[in-house]
Amino acid sequence: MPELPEVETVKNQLCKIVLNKKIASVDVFSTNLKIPVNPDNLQKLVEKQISAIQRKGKYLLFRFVGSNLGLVVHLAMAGKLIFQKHPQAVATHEICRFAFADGSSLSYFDHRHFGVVDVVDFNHLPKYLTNVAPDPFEEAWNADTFYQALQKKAAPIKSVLLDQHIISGIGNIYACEALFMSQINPWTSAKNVTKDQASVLLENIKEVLKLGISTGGASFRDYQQLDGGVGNFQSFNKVYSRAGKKCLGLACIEIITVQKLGGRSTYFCIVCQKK
DNA sequence: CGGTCTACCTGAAAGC
DNA sequence: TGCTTTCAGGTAGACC
Repeated sequence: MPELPEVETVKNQLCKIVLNKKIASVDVFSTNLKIPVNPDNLQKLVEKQISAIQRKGKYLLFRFVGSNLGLVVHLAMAGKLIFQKHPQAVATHEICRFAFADGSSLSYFDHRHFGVVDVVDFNHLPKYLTNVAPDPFEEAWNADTFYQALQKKAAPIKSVLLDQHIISGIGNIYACEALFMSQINPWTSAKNVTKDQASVLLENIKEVLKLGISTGGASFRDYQQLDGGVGNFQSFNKVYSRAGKKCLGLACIEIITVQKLGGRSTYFCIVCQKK
């Protein structure tokens, strides 16, 4: 599920609700995630107080008072963080639970087991984190740097937007949407994207990500917010998940098409996105 | 090395 | 209705 807007929404909610809370205990119910959950490492967070919650691309990073240890969470396709003021019994697909000193709790759920819950040392961050490129809102990106980065890649522009080692935070939904807004064909080789197109594309990426954040994220499927509520971006999408429906381009009468690109469903308009 | 494809896993929805 | 197939907001690693 979650791309930058969904992770940012969860991060903002975490900052409001769990910042400054002290972890009283950690329970691990399943170790079976992409990076196997290490219960012993998670125990090291007991008695630690949350001092900050940050986002790096699609990763969440929890920091603790007076500690070099951090907690990393990646929601992947189906992960959810759920806060409970009055914790209920352990539920299906609950991977682990952090109980706070005030009696509340934060649980990680993941029925597909694709996500990450990992303890890291900020002095020696793992490669999977240091390899995450700047997201579209970071200073590293402007019309020039974005164009230069695209010039180096022969792969389809959509594949480049999804590559977290090049630019982070964009996933399948927002890639489709930003390319539609920019009238760029998803199969266009990144190096053939013109300077003007690159400039427009970067601005549209930021615009659609901001819309995602302001609507609380996209709940097409599994995504839920911290309290179990859903986002509303799926009321604003122009192409994603709209195969067979009328193109929303100005004066366009075409039907939205879906095709596989790099194994991912790619929604676009063959008329509005010719090149 | 760069581009492309596959596996990882479960469940909802679509197809028959 | 019920069984089978397809597909899903991601990403590392294998394979040319």
